[in-house]
Amino acid sequence: MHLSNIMKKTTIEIVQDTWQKTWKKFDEVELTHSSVHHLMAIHTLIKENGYARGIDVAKYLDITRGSVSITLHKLIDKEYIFEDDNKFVKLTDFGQQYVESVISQRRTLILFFTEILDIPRDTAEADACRIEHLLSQKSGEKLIMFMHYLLSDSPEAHVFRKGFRNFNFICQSIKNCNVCENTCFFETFKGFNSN
Amino acid sequence: MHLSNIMKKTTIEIVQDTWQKTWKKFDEVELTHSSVHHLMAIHTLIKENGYARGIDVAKYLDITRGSVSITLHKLIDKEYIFEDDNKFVKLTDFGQQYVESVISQRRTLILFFTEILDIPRDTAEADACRIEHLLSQKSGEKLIMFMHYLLSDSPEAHVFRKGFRNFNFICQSIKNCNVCENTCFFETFKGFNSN
DNA sequence: TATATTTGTTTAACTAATCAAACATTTGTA
DNA sequence: TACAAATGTTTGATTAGTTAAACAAATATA
Repeated sequence: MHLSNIMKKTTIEIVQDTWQKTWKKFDEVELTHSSVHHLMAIHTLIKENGYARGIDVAKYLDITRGSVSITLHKLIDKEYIFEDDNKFVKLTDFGQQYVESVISQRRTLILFFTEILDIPRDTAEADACRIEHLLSQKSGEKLIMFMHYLLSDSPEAHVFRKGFRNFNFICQSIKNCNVCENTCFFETFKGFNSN
Repeated sequence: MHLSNIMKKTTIEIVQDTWQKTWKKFDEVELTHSSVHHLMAIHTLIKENGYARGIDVAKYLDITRGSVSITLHKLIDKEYIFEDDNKFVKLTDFGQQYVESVISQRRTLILFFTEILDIPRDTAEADACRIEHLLSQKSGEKLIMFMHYLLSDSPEAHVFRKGFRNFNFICQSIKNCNVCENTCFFETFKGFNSN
């Protein structure tokens, strides 16, 4: 099974067709990047200090109190957090579950980037940070499953990992490559998203 | 090598430390989600029709001409596209290279989701659409490399893939699991991002 | 050519996320 | 208790992406 063979059934046309219809769904994610990080900040602060107030979140995320105030009220409305008797914010059960799912995804992605793809830690973390909350439930679940297998002690995983470390891809023919279109990815993909 | 062993050196604390400093870099990506899709639309339209005008992009993306007008002028300023003598837009060499890199990433991600993780095609495409332009150059390159190996005919890849199809992860102990914090991911991660 | 249609641009308005600064309230301390 | 400091909220501004609608210019057609 080569990439090129698989791609015969998943042609460019099919891909672009759904692409066209799907692209607007980007902002239909449950929570925005910003909201997710407010939630993660609250989680971390409570774990570290035992409590989280607006000012703590603001300092943690390095944004203003005013900005935090607005976002926290949105998160309260959506029932991810609530204010206790002392006006300190706490995660609801729902919010706690959400946070734990993001943490799991994040850890899994960082592991994949660092341990498998051998990406520097800071780059891996920046990448994980951008996509941690964007995976569907199903893909997130399966990715974690995959990582458990990929990093397991099973002989096939061991042999596979070793094989990848020694693997050196050389493009045989751009004609038969269904990842690249006109020019080889490994020759042109330089200088973009270089963070 | 188990997940839990690896995570001993990549503790929660380290992760959260960089997380805190990194989260704002999200919007420092080269182009926004919207701009990337304007660019992809131009690429597709030119390939399909031989040309692309504002109205064509607007119809393709299902947004107004006004909105497209503004975005195209930004892309012209950034030298991803230019207007020819007939005021039709074309990709610059730079823009073309960028588009091809995104296409490669997109295809690779869809392949990974559908062929390896066995995610339904529409979910896989929505996931790919959200993250295709968010991977760093290094991670994107390495991911494509990894996929070439993972889907190759080499015996170790073959055995590995077969092994994963039969792999059924069961959480042994939440204490030793460094993916999950308090409750097992596979028991709680339900109902989020369910698109 | 003259008019109608299409295409592109601009403007006013909206949502989301942010800042700065004013304001209000709570908390701490002298 | 009274004042000062800390914290939280609101307001007015900015940027990005969008819509709708007015306007301008190019193109097509009668």
